[in-house]
Amino acid sequence: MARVLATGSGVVLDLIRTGRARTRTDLIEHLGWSRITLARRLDELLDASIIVSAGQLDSRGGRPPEEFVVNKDAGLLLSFDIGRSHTRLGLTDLASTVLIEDEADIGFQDGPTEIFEWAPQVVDYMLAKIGRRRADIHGVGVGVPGPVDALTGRLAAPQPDERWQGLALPDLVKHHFPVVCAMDRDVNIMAVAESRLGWPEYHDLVILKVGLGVSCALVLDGRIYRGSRGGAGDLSHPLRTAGEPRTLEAEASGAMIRRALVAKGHRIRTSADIVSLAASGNTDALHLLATAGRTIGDAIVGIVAMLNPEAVVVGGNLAEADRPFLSEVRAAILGGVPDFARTGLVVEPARLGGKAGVIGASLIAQDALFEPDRISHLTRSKR
Amino acid sequence: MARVLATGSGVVLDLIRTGRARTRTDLIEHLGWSRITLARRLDELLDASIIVSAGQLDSRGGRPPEEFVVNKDAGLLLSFDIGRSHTRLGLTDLASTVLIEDEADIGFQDGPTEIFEWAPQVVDYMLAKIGRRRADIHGVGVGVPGPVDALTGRLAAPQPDERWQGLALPDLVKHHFPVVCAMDRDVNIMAVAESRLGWPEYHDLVILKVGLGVSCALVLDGRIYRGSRGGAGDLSHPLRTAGEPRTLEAEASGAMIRRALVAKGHRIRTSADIVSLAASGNTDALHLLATAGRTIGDAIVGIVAMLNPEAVVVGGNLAEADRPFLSEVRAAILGGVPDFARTGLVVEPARLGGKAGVIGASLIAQDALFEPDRISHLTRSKR
DNA sequence: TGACTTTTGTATATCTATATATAAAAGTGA
DNA sequence: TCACTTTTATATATAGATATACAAAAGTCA
Repeated sequence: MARVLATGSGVVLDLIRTGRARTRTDLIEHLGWSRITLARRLDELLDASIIVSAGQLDSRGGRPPEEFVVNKDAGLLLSFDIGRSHTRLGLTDLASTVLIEDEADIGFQDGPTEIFEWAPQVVDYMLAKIGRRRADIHGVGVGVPGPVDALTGRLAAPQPDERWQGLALPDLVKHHFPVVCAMDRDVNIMAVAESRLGWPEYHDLVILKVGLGVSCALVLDGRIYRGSRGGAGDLSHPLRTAGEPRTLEAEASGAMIRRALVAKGHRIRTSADIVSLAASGNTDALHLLATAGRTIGDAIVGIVAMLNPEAVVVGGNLAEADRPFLSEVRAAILGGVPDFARTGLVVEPARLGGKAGVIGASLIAQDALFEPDRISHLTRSKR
Repeated sequence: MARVLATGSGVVLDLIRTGRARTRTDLIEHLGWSRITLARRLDELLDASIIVSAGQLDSRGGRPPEEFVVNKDAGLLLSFDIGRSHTRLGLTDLASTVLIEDEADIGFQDGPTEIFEWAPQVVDYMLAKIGRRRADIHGVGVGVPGPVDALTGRLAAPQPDERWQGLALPDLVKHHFPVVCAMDRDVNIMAVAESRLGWPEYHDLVILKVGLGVSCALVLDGRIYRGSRGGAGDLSHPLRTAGEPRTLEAEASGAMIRRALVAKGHRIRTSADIVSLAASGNTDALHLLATAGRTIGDAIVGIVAMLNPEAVVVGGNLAEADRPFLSEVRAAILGGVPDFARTGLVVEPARLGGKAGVIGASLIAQDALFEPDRISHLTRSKR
């Protein structure tokens, strides 16, 4: 019985905040409503201070159009980008611009209890630094390093760590921050940020995240594809190599490179250390990065050929090593894909760099907060 | 300016013909409209004879609900399932039930001119046999063995045969049958039929079509995924085998089996001949089918692991050979996919068998004919 | 400056969808 | 048979969206 509000203010806000339409004329064009109806919905959003005018755009021969944007300063969004051993926290405005960030070597491997004892303190510290309070936080977005059941918000099985098994993380978050909370796999969150802000002109992307682990997300027809049980993008099937089958993680991840470098006496803790070592010209690191790049590229050639995306976007710390890592990934993919799929295909580093996780988490929090039906009902009841 | 008719009769018809809702109560539930509005739209469709009552369903404790269906006898749809060397034609009613079919060993390799000199004669013959006329044909659906640019309706490059290069096939069809015409790649059309009629309970499918050639389609989130330039499902990238790289077509298609059997002195023309020979117990055929099955299964393990579908559906003539062909495909996939993707996954033969092409072509013709906006405007202008 | 364009606002009449109430139709089950 | 349910129809009043017309604002361009 969910009444569909065909002309609710929520869809107007959705067009404005995603940038698909920001002037009256564009909004009318997109929505097919009458000018009067749109004006009413805009008034509702303006009255509720959800949007504000951003001034006038350049004239196109007549009166210049007025641009509307979300009232980004009306509140904050809180981002968690939880990695295996490293976590980033961020506070953004309602347009997902990062205001302040913090990070620490704590992560999934330390368990939920530890993380959620540590995180609220950091949040309070960050809030103090920008002169805001907890009550200013309107939504939370969380990225976790593993599949998530989108329906229930629980972590999908199997978790390598039983402390996380079947955990309803949003409930845990709400205990500390009682606002709307959205959650997804870390690489999916990176994909949201990259596809919406980094590559808005593209609709079909293969996203790779290569740090200590290797993971993958798919943006198909402009939307994150998750598969039947949230398992899409899984890279854990055995590689087709000579000798006994091994997974990509074992064969070509940052973790594997770290092991090899540590064995040679280098001091490596994070994937960023690997990139630094390579940048200093260390031949061991350079060689290992090149080999890993080629292995990863080879491993996803089949997917790229099959899905015919417009771009393969490589993020994560290792992607910072353009050469030799990324260049080898690129060479392997472009060299292995048939002509048809290669035409127009680019293999590029993530455009948002290391901030993609925090920004993506903020974006899904934004989506949850500004969900069209919620907004429509909100502005209706205010009248 | 495309005015969106939020409460047009087109969306009502769409729910009815796709079977998502066929009673007043169900339609109201799906649409969120008031009872009165829905009644008006139903009256419009009934007045225009686009739908008819199908009588009453069983009571659920009160007055039994009335069921509505498309007036399937109001016209015909014409289906082309053009293969490389073999083509099927079919006439269906407006609900895509096949009324009559015909086929011949003529196909893509013979060129467009030849096909469209031959086809109209067969159509007239079929029409005569069921006592209908050309004017009864309301829409045409065409399947072709190669990528199609969905926007322009042209065959996507590169075509192996220059007679088809960049050809606007719908224009050619309209010259003979001046009605709405829809067109897609053959395996996509099979996928439409299988996913909508064969596997309506599933949303994510990998569809394989194995005859003389091997091709693949993807149904993701319930929709055909085509890739950035219609190239999704391409299987032409080199296999990762020992020795020099070869494509799946060269390694494990019906064409390859035919070559091998012909070399051994068997008389094989079509992929159906291969299956017959195997059914008669011929060990050469059985062995070749088993090997091909395993090779194909191995080749798509990566895709299946990556996309996490609910089913892999295998169609085309070779799929008729459950054993040893299909069983080997199944064994290779289920054996190669990691635990997470294997859970709940089935590898099954196409449920519509050889009719999938003709039915699928009819379905996309139906989609074009009953496109919501067209219908809405149609019933409006009639008042 | 003055003619023109595009954008925006406002008021009125009209159209459309909905809510509400009442009732009838057509079944089930005691 | 009778009370009950679900489904369907109809009428009236109300709410909401649109069309239309007119006007003003704010720019461009000759």
